[in-house]
Amino acid sequence: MNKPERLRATDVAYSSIRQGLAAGRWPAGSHLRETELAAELGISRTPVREALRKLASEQLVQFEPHLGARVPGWSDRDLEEIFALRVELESFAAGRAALHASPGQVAVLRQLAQDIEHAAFGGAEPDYVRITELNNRFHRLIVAAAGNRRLDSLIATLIDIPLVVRTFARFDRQAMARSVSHHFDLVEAIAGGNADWAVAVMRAHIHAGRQVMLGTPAGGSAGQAD
Amino acid sequence: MNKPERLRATDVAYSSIRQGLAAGRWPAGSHLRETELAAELGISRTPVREALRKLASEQLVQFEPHLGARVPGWSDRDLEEIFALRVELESFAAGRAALHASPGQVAVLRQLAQDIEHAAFGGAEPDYVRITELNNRFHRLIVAAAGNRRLDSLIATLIDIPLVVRTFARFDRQAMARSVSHHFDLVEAIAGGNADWAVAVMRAHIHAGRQVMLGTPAGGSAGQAD
DNA sequence: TGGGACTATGATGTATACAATGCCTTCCGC
DNA sequence: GCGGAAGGCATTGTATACATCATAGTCCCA
Repeated sequence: MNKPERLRATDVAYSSIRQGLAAGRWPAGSHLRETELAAELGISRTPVREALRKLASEQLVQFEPHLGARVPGWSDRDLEEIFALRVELESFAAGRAALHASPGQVAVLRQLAQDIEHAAFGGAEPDYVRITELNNRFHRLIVAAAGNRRLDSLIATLIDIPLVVRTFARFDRQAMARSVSHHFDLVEAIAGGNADWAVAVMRAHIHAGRQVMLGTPAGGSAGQAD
Repeated sequence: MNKPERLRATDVAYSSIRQGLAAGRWPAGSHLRETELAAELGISRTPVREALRKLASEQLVQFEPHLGARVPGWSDRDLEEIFALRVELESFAAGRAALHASPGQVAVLRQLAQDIEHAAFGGAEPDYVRITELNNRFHRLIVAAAGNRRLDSLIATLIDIPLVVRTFARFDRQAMARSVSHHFDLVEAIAGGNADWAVAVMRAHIHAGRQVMLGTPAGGSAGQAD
């Protein structure tokens, strides 16, 4: 019955390297050598190469001809650019989700919001790993509920990247509480079909996240994403 | 100083296939066989394969494991999704460009707007190929002037795709004239550093383009929150 | 005659060998 | 001692051989 679910070496390499990147396994600027990775994973260079090219297309590694893949360093400017795009794309997604989300999706969103709250405040210490994963699912579900299939691939990498270098551990108790309440606001706005509300909340939510991650004010002339 | 710029087989394959797609060489649903393309281009499967994967990451071909690459059919829904994203991303870009564009960039934009006008109305017949290319450069330059490097890669594929299946030949004389005037509006808004104006013009410009390409009113789901 | 399994075929997935490129060291000349 | 050029070495780019999978056609059996 249960077929071996043979997975391709390319996928193994891709998820393995991606996970390593997310875990900060290689310092910024590291040279990811195809031979090394292949040997480590017990496969040949070919699938490793494909995985690296795919990661490069998502800008998770930098690629230069004849030089190979390097781990990019995430500057404040990079993060500013990413947050600026997230403000636009995710607020758009939230607005569309308010119009198109199914009752089932809304129910899952509400459950996720509750789970995030529990992971943040249910124990003595926030479970940052779980928060990250749940938050990720929450945002991705809103994007999915927007019903614009192309939006998924555009946003996918933008959501993950900031958390590679800046984690939820940067959120103090108050910032975390505000973030949690944003999620409940979003659920209500989407459940009520109020696109304008959903857009506004999401814009505010991403801006707040940016503030925590980057610290500097976004409005000033100096810290702008440009 | 100008080095021979040796081009890799991968790049040859990529641009060749991409060009073929843009020219409508293969009908929607066609199976792009690696062996065939390799033989035709006089290279091996390896670089062809890499090129196809890259095109797949841009969603210019569809990829399924063990089945290979297929030419996607562009449904009205696809185009709707693309235009919806262009409205968001390019208007954002226009606003940023108004704040950050250099005088040189503004000058080039103005020249491009004039060139487009000339290509459209300078001769007996509009030069659609030239219009397409100039229009492309105009929009890309605005994106570049926005100063958000990540925006480039996000928008790149969105600008090209609609023109694969729907060309400027769909613009009648009046629609073309309006499009041309939008371009001049954009130049003025950006030259004057008026971000709000630039955003508004670009939103209107993309919506107008959508109307020509798709014909149907953008109502219903598109009545989204802005 | 219909249906299911098997096999033939051709495609993609992977491994490996070879070519080309870039970098670094070393050696020569000054 | 310094500068530059040449060559070796490590790495990526490409080609090719082999493995695996999907599909279609055929044959056998009920």
